[in-house]
Formats: sequence, structure tokens, C-alpha cells
Amino acid sequence: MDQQFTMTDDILKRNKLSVTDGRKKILGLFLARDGALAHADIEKFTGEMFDRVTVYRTLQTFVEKGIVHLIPTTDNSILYALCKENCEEGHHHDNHVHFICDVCTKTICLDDVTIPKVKLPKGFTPNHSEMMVNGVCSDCK
Amino acid sequence: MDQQFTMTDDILKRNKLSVTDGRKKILGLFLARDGALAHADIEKFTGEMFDRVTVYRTLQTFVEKGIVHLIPTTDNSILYALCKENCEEGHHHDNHVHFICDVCTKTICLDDVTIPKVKLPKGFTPNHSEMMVNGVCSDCK
DNA sequence: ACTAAATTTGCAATAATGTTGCAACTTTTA
DNA sequence: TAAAAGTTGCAACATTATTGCAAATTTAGT
Ligand SMILES: [Mn+2]
Ligand SMILES: [Mn+2]
Ligand SMILES: [Zn+2]
Ligand SMILES: [Zn+2]
Repeated sequence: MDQQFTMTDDILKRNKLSVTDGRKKILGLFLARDGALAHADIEKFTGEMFDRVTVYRTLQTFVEKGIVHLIPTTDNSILYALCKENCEEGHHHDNHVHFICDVCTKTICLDDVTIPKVKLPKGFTPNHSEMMVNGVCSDCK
Repeated sequence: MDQQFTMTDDILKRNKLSVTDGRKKILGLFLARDGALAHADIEKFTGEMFDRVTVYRTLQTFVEKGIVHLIPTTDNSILYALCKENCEEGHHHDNHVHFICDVCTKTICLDDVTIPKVKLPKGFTPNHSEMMVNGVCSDCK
């Protein structure tokens, strides 16, 4: 038998996850896309293919495994994007800036833009930072 | 007649808002507190005093008037905090860092810590930035 | 390849959160 | 003090997310 793995199968196996249709499809969406995805986007792309609950559980699993990371937003929506770094189960290392385009509304990981340190007032100890920049992206300029 | 204004009455009048029990009470909560408040916090503090809808509408009005500003969060909750700056109707100017204490879970406006500029990749134009820092606050250290 | 064990999925029910229209009530204006 | 303007509570509705459990799928062992 021919052991040809697809990229999605490969990632799932590396992370000790069962290779299921739902996970393959959803992971594929992330791989095909440069921007972040919301739960609603995924539902739109997958249609009636899977139950909403499965999408929720798949995203949660991916976050736990360090396959995707959560992106904070200014409205109160939840966004997910592929981890490109050394993220592991239960421990993310994404400390890049996120850019939200005001024109196309895409949210993009600026993987090469590291979040700068800031000087905090006396008594405050930093642990982790998040930074989002709004504006116009390179596609929309 | 004795024209003694309370601080809340004063702020409401300056913003051309009717002085009502709900607005006074909710604004009072913000004035008494150094950290941010979520809708749920306000419901907890006001109890059965007002309808949920009134709390929603009051917060929305305060944001519109520039009395409080929204704070983005890493989970998907919505937080509100008093504007201390020159915020006006429909135009906020709060560009300070927000600190979330991992111990007491309070979110605090670091009014004196300005969000640093970052160098974006070619083609990206910034417009507005948000920054959140997690860690241990001065009370919990 | 076949089967048992482990894992994942869909469904139904439930919860939490937020929005809207409208009539009753309160506040402001004059 | 009365009319006008603005605000509130209620009820209904919408959206988003979570849970338990049985059925289905996937994996691991032979
Ligand atoms: Mn990212
Ligand atoms: Mn603030
Ligand atoms: Zn764009
Ligand atoms: Zn603290």
C-alpha cells in the first residue's frame, strides 16, 4: 500500500490526533488561507458538512495542541490562526503583532513583527503581551 | 435652591445626558473603581435594581459619549473603563496599555504607558493600535 | 484483514449573552 | 406645572457556546 500522506494528515498525526474528515477539512482551510478564521467563517466554508459542535470541538483541540492560536479582537469575536512557530501542546509561543485591515477586514499574523516591550509602572511584572494594529493592509493599499 | 451637584450628575450633564438613577449608579461604580468593569460585574453590583437591557444601553451610551472606553480582551469578554483623557462624543483618544493581573484578574488602564509604534512590513499602513500586558499587578506582587 | 478498544461525532437540550419594538414612566424644558 | 423629550422595563427573539450521551468512525492489536 502506498503511504502517501497529505499535509493535513501529517500535521494531525504529528500531534497524535485521529485523522478525521472534519479535522482534515478545517485544517485545510487554515493552510489555504493567509488570514485568520472565525468560527463563523469555518461554518460558511464547510456548510452542512459538519455539526456546529464539531467545529467548536475541533478548534478547541487545535488550540490545545498548539496547531492554531487565538487572536484577541477589538470587537468581541474569537479568531484563530495557524501557528507557524514552535508552539506545543498547552504552550504557545506566538508573540507577534496582529494586523486588522480596515478595508478587507482580514486579520493577518505579522509573524516577523515582534511585540515590543514596554516600561511598566513600579510594582508591575509583565508576563505576556498582545498587540493589534488596525489600518490598511498591503493588498488593499 | 441649593445647587450642589454630585460628581456623577456633573459628568452626565456635561455630556448632555438626562440624570437618571441608573446612569448615576453605574457611573458611580466606575468612579469608585480603579479597574475595568464587565457588564456582568455591573449586574452583580446593581442586583435587581435595573433591567439588563438598561445596563446594556447605559454602557453603550457612555461609550458613544466618550465617558468610558472599550477594552479588548484575550478571552472574548467586553470590558469598560472610565476615560480619563480628552475623549469626546464619537471619538476616543485612549491609546494606553491595558494590564491584566493574572492573580486578581483585574484589568487596569495604564494611563501613562503609551502604546509604542512598531515597524510594519512594506505596504501596511497603521491607523490605531491596542496593547494588553498580562502579569502581576502592584497590589498582588 | 478483522475485531475490540479508544476516540470522535451528531443530536438534543440547555445556557449565556445580546438586540429590538413598544408602551409606561421619568426627566427636562419652558 | 404641563407638554415634550428622553429613558426604562418587559417580552420576544437572535446568536453564540456548552454539555451528556448514544451512534459512528478511527486506531491498535492480532
Ligand atoms: Mn498570529
Ligand atoms: Mn483604558
Ligand atoms: Zn486588506
Ligand atoms: Zn492583581
